[in-house]
Formats: sequence, structure tokens, C-alpha cells
Amino acid sequence: MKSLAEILTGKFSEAFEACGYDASLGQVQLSNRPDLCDFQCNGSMAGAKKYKKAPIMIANEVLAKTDISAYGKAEAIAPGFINIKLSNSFLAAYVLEMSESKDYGFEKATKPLTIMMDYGGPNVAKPLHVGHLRPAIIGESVKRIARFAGHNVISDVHLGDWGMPVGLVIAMLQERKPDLIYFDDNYEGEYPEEAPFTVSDLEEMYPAASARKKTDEEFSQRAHDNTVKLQDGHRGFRAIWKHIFDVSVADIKKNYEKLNVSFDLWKGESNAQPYIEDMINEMVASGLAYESEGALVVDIREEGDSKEFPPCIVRKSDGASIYQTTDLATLVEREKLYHPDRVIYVVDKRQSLHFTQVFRTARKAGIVRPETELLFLGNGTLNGKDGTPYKTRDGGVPRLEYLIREISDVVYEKLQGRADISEEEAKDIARKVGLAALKYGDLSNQLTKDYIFDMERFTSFEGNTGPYVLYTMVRIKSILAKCTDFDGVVKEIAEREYTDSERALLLEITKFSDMIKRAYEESAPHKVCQFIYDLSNSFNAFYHENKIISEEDQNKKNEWIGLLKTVLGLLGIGIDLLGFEAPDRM
RNA sequence: GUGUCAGUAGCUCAGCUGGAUAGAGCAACGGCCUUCUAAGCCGUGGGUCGGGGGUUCGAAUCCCUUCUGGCACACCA
Repeated sequence: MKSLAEILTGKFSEAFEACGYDASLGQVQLSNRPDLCDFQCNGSMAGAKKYKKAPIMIANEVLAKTDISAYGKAEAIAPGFINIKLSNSFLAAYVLEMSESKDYGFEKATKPLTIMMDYGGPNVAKPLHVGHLRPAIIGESVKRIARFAGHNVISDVHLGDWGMPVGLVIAMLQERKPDLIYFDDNYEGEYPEEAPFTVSDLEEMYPAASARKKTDEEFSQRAHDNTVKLQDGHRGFRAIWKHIFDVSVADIKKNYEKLNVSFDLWKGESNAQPYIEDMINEMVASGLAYESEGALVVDIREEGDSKEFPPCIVRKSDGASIYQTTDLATLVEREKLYHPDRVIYVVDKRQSLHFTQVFRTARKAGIVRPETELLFLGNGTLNGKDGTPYKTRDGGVPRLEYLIREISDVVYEKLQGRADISEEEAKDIARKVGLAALKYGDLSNQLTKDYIFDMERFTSFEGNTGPYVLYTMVRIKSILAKCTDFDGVVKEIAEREYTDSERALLLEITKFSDMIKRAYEESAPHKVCQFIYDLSNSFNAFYHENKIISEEDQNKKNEWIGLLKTVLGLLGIGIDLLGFEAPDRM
């Protein structure tokens, strides 16, 4: 279905053209004065100078050639606005058609793109912490929006499984359990299947090792050597690596599941290893990569740069790879296996320079095709009330698990004393509402901006929040459950009066397709938040003004049931795109 | 220092492909539960859109400049 703005733009473009003006002046947009009209066209004013005519004259001229009587009325207002007010009958019919259409009339991409998304980036051996929160929930939402828009999206967690953290944990193990068979270089047999540590061990070991590295030179050097050895294929270290990988991944998966975040691929830096040697050889052979201060680098400067860019290091002076290397080699693999049209990285915006280096090098080296889009979505930092990165009371980095639980606990407490809700259901509701609060609170901000995480605000659940939207859905579900004798299938819309709140609700519904389109094009989940909040708002106003269950006009009641189903359906799509679910009650 | 992002109500944020009176939420104040879930609804107060210039019929939005703050700037990821 064409959106209302598209339909009207079509009409007015024709009219402008028929009057001898540029068709592009017929652009119609949503009104910014809802008290005056539903849509507006400002083309007359834009064209006034070019055609040396008073805007109001152009507007009147155009109006004379426009017949939108099927949709509503248009009038010219000084100095030259064209205000369009839709008729109630058209509006209702349009919403009815939406409700009968697949995806509520949203038209999916005719040429689906293959889009690869990289929005995880957790390191093995390290627990997920709040720093992983934003990329995960933003990436998940951007993925869902792109899929809804009709594209083929492949998500990859891209684990940090090949660098220093692994070397550090091995160094710690060497010290604590020096007798482990993995450290016996003469050992040639099979290694045990059972890992010599648990997740909890890992969670304790990594921070300890990380701290030691800063104060203990010898330890730091050994961790570094371990990393190099691992990358060179040391048998025992590889076996330990596999244990670390398996134990961590199981835990990481569990954490992401709690967030409703999922990945199609669980690859990591280690998967890129086989591509590194050839990739670098080619760069050297073509003269792209050269030696500088002992390291192998690629110059990424380009004409028109407004600043100096440091070169991209593809091999460190000690011969080891660096994350630029693995990110490039990962692109080699992605291109080989999936031929993506677009690769999207959702990563902390502080890594902007790194990705500029990687993207430019990838292009220069021909790792990606010239038409492949490489997109860096740098997310802002999650700050505490003091404006610095969010920390726990004792100054540590809060675990993701803890954050989710703390919010859910507040919901759970609220539900205490509700006789109609079982313990089990209360837990389920707490999880869903808590997640909605957390995700909506994050996604309603522009993703590039830093934002303040305030636990009090995140657990208030009033106003513009995820739980507010869920509450609206629960209300609708409750009414629908009580009106089972009405199917809401409307054959024909009877001419009748509409209250302001009902009309506003209808108009709000029609914004769906344009909203999805923009959210996709701009990778902007906060537009989805805005939409479901506005829609909930409109619904709640309507709800308080009209008694649905006790409505006596049976046709009207049936129309309303249909309307409720549409609102519920749209809100359902909205929250699904944001990555959370609604309970049946709350 | 260079680059980059930001500065909108007391607080947290939308709005920024230029349009008519700059919007929400929270907080404050005042109403609304014998009627479909009050995690709700209705209303009131609250703004030099950091400052200054410019472009334009029209600027929170575009350009320049300036102040303030965040972040990044070759072998960590």
C-alpha cells in the first residue's frame, strides 16, 4: 500500500507539473500543526522565488488543478501553505485496508539485500558487562528492522577469542596449575575433554590476570608470549583455548538469550586466522603494505582528508596479528562465504578510527567489492548519573546479568499481593516488563548519543517507557478477551461521527509504513519507540473516552474491536522490532 | 594540538532532508477509580533552542565564528 503521504505527494506533484512548476514541489508531509490539518504541502513557498510569483498565488493555482475530493479537502493559507484535511470516511477506509493487508500495508524491499551484522564482540574469558549492552540491543533491533523491511540479514557475534585475554588466562593457569598436561611440551597424546576450570573460575581469573598485567612485567610478558604461541599453533595452548571458548560461549549465549538477542553465526577472530597469511602476502605483493617502525602497515590517507590518519597496522613488529588484521581477514571470509551487499558494525563509537582504517584498507586491498557498503554504527556510552561510564557502587563494571535482574526485581515486587497472578506468572511478567524497560529506555535514545542510565528512572515505568506500551497492549488484550462474540471483521464502514480521540488514533495508525521505512533507512530504532509511544498515547486517550465493552451500537462496537486488533498488531510488531515481548497481564 | 560528536524546560530526551504557536516524559501543582487493569487519563505552570554573526520570505534545523564538555589520535581489543 502506498502511504498517505505518498498518495498525496503523487496528487500534488501532478498538479504542480500541470501548472508548469517543478513536480518536486508537490512534496506532501505530515502536518506540524495537527490543529490545522493532517498533511501539508509547502511547495508553493519553495517555488515562489524561482517562478517569481507570490506563494499564495501558486498555491491557489495548484489547488484549482487538484482534485483530492476522494481523500479530503485542501486549502491555501497565507503565506502559501496548502493544508490538507482527510475526510473521516477515507481515513477509516484506509485503516481498514491496512488492517486487511499483509504487514499492515508495508511493502517489503523488492530487491532484498544481503546484510551482515556484527554487533556482539564479547571476549571469551570475560563476562558480559554493561559495555556489551548497547551494541547488543541496538544491533538486535537494527537487525529485526532490516529483516522486517525485507532484507536477508545474517548476524555474527564476532567473538574476541584470539587475543590477549586468552594469553592472560593461560598465564594465570600456568601459575595456579603448573602441572596441567597442556603445559607439557613433550606430551603428544589426546587432551582431556573436561575443561580444567568452570565459568566462575574464568570470571575470577581474567580480572585477576588483567590487574596483574599492569603491575607485573614478567607476567605481562608471559601473557604476551602465550598469545603469540597460541596464534602459532602451540598444541597445548590450542587445547586450553578450546576449553575457554566452549565454557565462555555457553555462558555468553545464556546471557544474550536473557536479553532476547540472538546470532546466526557464532564466529570469532579465530575463524579469520586461515585467511591472514594470504591476505597479507597479497598486500605486500601489491605494494599496498610496507614496513614502518618494524610493523607492517597500510597507508590509508585519501585526497580531501581533513586530518592526518595514522596508518593501519596489519602486522605488529613482533609478527603477531592485531585486531585490524582479524577484522580485515574476517571481511575476507565474509566476502568469500556470504557476498554481503552491506556489512554493518554496531560498536562503541570510540572505535570509529579503527573502522575507518579497516574500511579504507579493505577497499584499497580489494577485499570487498567497490559496491559493498561498509557501515559503522557507533553507539554512545552508557553513563551513570555523574556523566562518566556507568559503574557499580564500588566502582566496578556492572555485570549485564545484574542489571537485568535488578530491574525485573522491582516489577516482581510490584506484583506481590496480586491474588490473580501465580508465582510462576509473576516471574514471567517480571522478566518481560523488566526487559521492556531496559531496552526501550536504551533504544528510545538516538544510538550515537551517550545517555545517562539512572536505575530510578528505569524502574519507574511511568510515561514514555517500555512498560507503558506493554500496559497498553495488556489493556487491549483484556478487552478483546471479553469480546469474543465480536470478530472485528468489518465489511463496510458506516458513515458516522468520529470523536477527536478516535480520529487521532486512526491517523496515528496510518503512519506505520513511513515510520518503518525511515527506521530502516536511518538505522533508527528510536523512531519505532516514538511510534509505539504515540500510538499507545492515542489509544489510551481513546480508551478513556469510549466504553468499548458496553457500547450498544453493535456495528460500531465491531468496528472498534477491529481497531483494537489493529492497534495491538502494530504495537506487537513495534516491540518485536525492538526485541521484547508483552505478557498477557501485568 | 588535530579531528570528531554534542550543548534544546529544574532533570532525562525527541525535533535538525529549513516552514505556521519548539514537543514528550520525569519532577511541581490541580482534577479523575460503584463503569473495559490508575504501570492510566485530563489540566496548569515552566524555554535568550550555549553566545555572536551570516544565508533565506522564513533558521533549533544550513554556513562561519566563538565558548563549554565528551571522545579518539601506530603495534590493547
